[in-house]
Amino acid sequence: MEQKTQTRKEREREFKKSEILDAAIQIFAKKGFKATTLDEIAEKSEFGKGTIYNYFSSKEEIYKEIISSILATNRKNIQEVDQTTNNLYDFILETTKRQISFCLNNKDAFLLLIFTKMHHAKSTSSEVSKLMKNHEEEMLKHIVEKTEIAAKNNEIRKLDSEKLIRLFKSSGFAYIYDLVISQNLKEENIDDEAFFITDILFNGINIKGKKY
Amino acid sequence: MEQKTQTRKEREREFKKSEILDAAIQIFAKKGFKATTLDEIAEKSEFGKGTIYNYFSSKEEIYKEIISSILATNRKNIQEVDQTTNNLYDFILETTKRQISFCLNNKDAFLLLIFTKMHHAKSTSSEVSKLMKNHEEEMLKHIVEKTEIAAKNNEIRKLDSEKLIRLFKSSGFAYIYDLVISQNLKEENIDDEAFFITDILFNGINIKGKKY
Amino acid sequence: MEQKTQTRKEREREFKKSEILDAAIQIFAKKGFKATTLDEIAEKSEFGKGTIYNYFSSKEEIYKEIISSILATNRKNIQEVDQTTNNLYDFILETTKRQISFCLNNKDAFLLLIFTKMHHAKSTSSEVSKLMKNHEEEMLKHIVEKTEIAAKNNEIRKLDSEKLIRLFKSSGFAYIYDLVISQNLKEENIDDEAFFITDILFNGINIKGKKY
Amino acid sequence: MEQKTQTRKEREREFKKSEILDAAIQIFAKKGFKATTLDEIAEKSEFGKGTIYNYFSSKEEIYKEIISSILATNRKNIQEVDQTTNNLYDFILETTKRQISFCLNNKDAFLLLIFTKMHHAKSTSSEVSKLMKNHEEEMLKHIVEKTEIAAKNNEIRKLDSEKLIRLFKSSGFAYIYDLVISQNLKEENIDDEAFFITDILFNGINIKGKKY
DNA sequence: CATGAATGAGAATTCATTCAT
DNA sequence: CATGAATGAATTCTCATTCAT
Repeated sequence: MEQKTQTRKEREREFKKSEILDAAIQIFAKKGFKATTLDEIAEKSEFGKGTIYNYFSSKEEIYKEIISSILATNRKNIQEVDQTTNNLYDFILETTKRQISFCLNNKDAFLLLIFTKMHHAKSTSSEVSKLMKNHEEEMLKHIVEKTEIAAKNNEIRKLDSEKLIRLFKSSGFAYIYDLVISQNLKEENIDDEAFFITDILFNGINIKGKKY
Repeated sequence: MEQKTQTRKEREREFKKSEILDAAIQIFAKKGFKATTLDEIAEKSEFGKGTIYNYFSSKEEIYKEIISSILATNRKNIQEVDQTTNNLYDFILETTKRQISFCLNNKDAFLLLIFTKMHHAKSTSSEVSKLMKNHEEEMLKHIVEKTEIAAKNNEIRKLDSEKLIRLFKSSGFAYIYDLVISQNLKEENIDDEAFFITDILFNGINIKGKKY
Repeated sequence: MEQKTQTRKEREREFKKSEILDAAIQIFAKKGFKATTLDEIAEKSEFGKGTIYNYFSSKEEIYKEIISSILATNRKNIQEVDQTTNNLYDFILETTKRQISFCLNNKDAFLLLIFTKMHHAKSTSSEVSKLMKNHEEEMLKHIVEKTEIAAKNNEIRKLDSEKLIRLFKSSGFAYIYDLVISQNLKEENIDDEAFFITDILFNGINIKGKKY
Repeated sequence: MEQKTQTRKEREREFKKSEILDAAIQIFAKKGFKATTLDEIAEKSEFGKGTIYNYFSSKEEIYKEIISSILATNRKNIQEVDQTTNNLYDFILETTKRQISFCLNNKDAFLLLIFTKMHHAKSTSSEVSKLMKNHEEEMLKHIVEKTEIAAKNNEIRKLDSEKLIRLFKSSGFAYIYDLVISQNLKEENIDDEAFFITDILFNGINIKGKKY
């Protein structure tokens, strides 16, 4: 995205911006937008309060940039997985791996994203809400396509599509959330956990043959 | 809990408290704790701002009572289901029904609970955090027992118990959340939705026989 | 203007508002809008800083109400003089008396009005600017009529009307301003000073008969 | 004033200072001292913000130098007119011409001077206030002499000297102000306008012979 | 009890000034 | 000298809480 020919000044500026964003994301993730103060961001980022306003025009904008960047990463992840998998199972498995990996390395970003998703689920007023909404819709369209194909290919049961989509949107999410905040996840377990989730989603927890 | 021999005064007092809590829950659910003002609660509950302090010693306390009451309802639900079911499938199905039903009729309480769960997941400082933590632990212990028995009875596959518990804690939750905020849920669909979730949890989404 | 049947509460509220406005006007007049702080207004009015926001939504609004009220008084004065005089000389004399009297008793209001007139002369953006602009136009129309009649009645020389109007708008103003800030004006001299200004305006300073 | 043997360095420095002052005067005139920011001055003068501090020690000092220079021009004007006129009428007429001409070519300087005159009329604390005060007193003394001579020579009516002086100080001023901000003044009308003002001051607006 | 006016601690934001490059 | 990033004191405005009526 960035032009390769950045001056040293520009690179430094970008670096400092990211330092501020890194500090902010931690506090936002812990306390939420409203309860986070600029004093805290300033202190954590080790800049003066005023300095922050040389990089961002408002607290809201810091928030927006964070969310925006997380969503971009998310989108990029999905696209890459798209190009390297060709059935639903693999897509889910791979996406889940990446999701977990992202969470492991960007715990706060992930938590913040969830909070934001919830708080802005219905609202359409703020900038951030719009960002979330657009992203949500885009992802939705993509999932719809994916599952329709999978159903057509007899990969999965024919299930109410609305329900199914809701399932995809939510499954994994909450599990991963729990995984992340439990603090027990390690890099070497990512594949394992991703497999578990995908397995349950596809095969359920019951003993095969048993019929309810 | 309440003494049976309440005076009229006491009953009136309880009633007014609940009016305030009802108002507060709606706003907390929409805006979160910090962004909710006492002016808003006062206006919505149609009491004067000062009056609220005759019933609650602080904004935090209103919040605490709300959460506390939601958790109590939750606990009671689980206990009742416990006494009327005798396998895991039925337990999950019934619990899910109640969960959905509760959400349908107490949308704000449910949303608020989720927010709170997340925000206070790690913190141990505030009163509310302690409430959440205790409740979480209690539920956990219960699920552990349930699943161990189910596994012993060959009702479900032998799965890593830690993972399984995490699964129980999270599954349904996110799905129901999505269901609730999508606004499409109706009383007559509760059984249907509960069955769907339980079915997927036990049987997965794939076509039977297909093996990954 | 006010309804006669104000409750005690309403009267008290109005009284307190006026206390704040009185304090504000003094500081605005001395320092201008931007350089006046709410802390100063709070201290001078002997209210807490927060209290002021129970009466006015912003510093700007305090300013607006002050200007608005001054302009209203001004307008009322003109109307009353209109109805009690029937030639230009008397109108000017009487208006000047009232103007001086107003200034004597509302020194700060007068100074503030002048500052505002100047600062907002061209701008059309702010609320206050609009107030000033409208008032200015209204007064202008009135003066145009007055002088046209006076010229038609041979009361004054035929002079370029645009120039004449500019003269009326400005004459007296600066003189009175100087009078006011010199602090020498006393109630008993009002008539004297008003006569002096009007006399010069009509007869000039030169010795009669002398011709330039 | 300046030493004739300036080095190139010194001349350049003076030039850059004047560039900054030119930029500053425009913004001060439009917004006032407090509302003008150094960022704006820096941008308009096309210098870095830090650079300005190589030429002036503070925002206040920029302001002071501007006012000081305007007052000096004013003083010089008066002195020149003094030496080329020998009665009050000519003095007023000529001074007015110069005043208008100055305003036409230095609109912002003129407006700023008026604002400053008013804001600092009573205050004695700031440096700028002292400058204004001294200049005011000097001008006053001069006018007193002029009018006393004119009265002695039967050039003008015997009028209360204090009143008369106040009249001189203010007359024209407000009129010219109005002229300037109305934007209608053109170079070729200067003489015309100056004559009008002087004529009214000496002869008044009424029809000769008419006696009030 | 019910009320809402009063309050000040605290939060976001601005901006003159400093200083390292 | 020229520059603009860094800074924190100052400012506007918010809101939980108190308290007199």
